[in-house]
Amino acid sequence: MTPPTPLHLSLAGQAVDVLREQVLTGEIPPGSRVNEVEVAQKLGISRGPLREAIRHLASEGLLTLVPHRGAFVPNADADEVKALFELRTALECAAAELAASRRTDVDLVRLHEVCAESRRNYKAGQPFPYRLDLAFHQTLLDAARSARIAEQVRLVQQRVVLLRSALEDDPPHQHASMDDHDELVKAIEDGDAARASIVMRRHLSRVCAQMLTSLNH
Amino acid sequence: MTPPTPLHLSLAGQAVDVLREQVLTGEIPPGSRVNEVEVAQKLGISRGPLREAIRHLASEGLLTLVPHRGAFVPNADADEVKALFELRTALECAAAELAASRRTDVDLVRLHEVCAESRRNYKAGQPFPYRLDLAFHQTLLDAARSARIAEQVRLVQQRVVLLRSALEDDPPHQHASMDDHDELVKAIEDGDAARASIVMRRHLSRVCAQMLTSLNH
DNA sequence: AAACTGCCAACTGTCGACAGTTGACAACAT
DNA sequence: ATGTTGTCAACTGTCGACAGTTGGCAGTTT
Repeated sequence: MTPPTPLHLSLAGQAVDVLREQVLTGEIPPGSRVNEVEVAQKLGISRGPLREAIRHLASEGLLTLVPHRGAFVPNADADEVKALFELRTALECAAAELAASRRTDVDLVRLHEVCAESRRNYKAGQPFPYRLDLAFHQTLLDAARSARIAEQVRLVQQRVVLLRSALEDDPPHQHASMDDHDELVKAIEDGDAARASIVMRRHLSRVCAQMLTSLNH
Repeated sequence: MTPPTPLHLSLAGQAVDVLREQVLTGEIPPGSRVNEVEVAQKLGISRGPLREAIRHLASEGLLTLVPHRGAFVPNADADEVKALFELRTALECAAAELAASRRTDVDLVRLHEVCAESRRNYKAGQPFPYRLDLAFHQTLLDAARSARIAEQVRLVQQRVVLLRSALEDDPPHQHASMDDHDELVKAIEDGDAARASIVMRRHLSRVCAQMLTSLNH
């Protein structure tokens, strides 16, 4: 009905959103190839916009390009996890420091709220949903007020989600994570940048270790 | 003579290299628009590969895309510089810490060599070439052995180069930079990650301030 | 003269088709 | 049976052309 999508978003842009969703949800499983003609037909668009979408996702790290072979969804890999968390630690520790020095009272309210909801869920017997973990880190990034760092973290987070299939719901780990979050909020509340950085590093180190053990079954 | 570039690199890949060079050298000045048909003809390729190259450079931050208007070379901007250095600081401080704990003796030799060459140039009356500054930071990144962080730093560095036109050759600043470099090497040599991070932060803070004052003429 | 309206050229977004490469399968030789 | 070689289908890389949008300019109105 919309020949070249006149308003709001190009076909390539829409394709990016659809593909990203399909990759992150595992609808397109890791290791599988993205056939250009097939997917283009499925999306009802031409190969041109689809190619641009594929390249875009590749630049985000959600696809790996092989010349003359096509685009593949990258597989989980221990070294990959380590390298990814090295980068994530660098970025989020810096974000934690910035948040400690820039946070407003509104930021604090939001951080406390996310932590409280996590506790409620946990005590209700439900597992600590990954959704709330993401929300916490996102709220912290908002408090850091560095759009550029936030954007980079988002890209890394995406890649973590991509191989998160290995993340088992381990209650002790979840409890430790919530404690870390609380401690982070406290450091940020006190404006203690150094401590916020240290706690964030320990937190991410724990999460990374958890993912690595999950990878080894 | 090479219709579809049979070996080694696609037309889009070549276009990326050529365009990146032209943007970084200022051959395509900041603020100017990249006309697809014009540039495509100049490069002797079609619009398809050129578009992919443009999108790729946009993902690197060297071009900004405006829907239905085209691609522009971004202009220098004080807020941009600050945000950029926030990110760069996060990454390079982490790299400095990693370098301090992972460096080999070979890494140390290389770092000392770059510093020594900087000193030689400086004492010979020549200005501290930006080339050697880049070489130092690159060598440090190699010592950190984190390909992913190194890649991110490369992207940020590129953007800094893009607006480096404002960087005047200020002798006191150059001297301070060389001192910072020496101090960094010392901390890395001692395996003192905390100190390496602190020195790097101070160094980048200085460079950032220098660029900001240069921007205000 | 200033503001508004309608047209127009230039450019981007998109499409379908062709050319070149890759990996695999089949036929053959050893 | 195993290794080698030739052939081929499938897919990516590339191209030229068409459609839609944007910003500007000329003509008109007040």
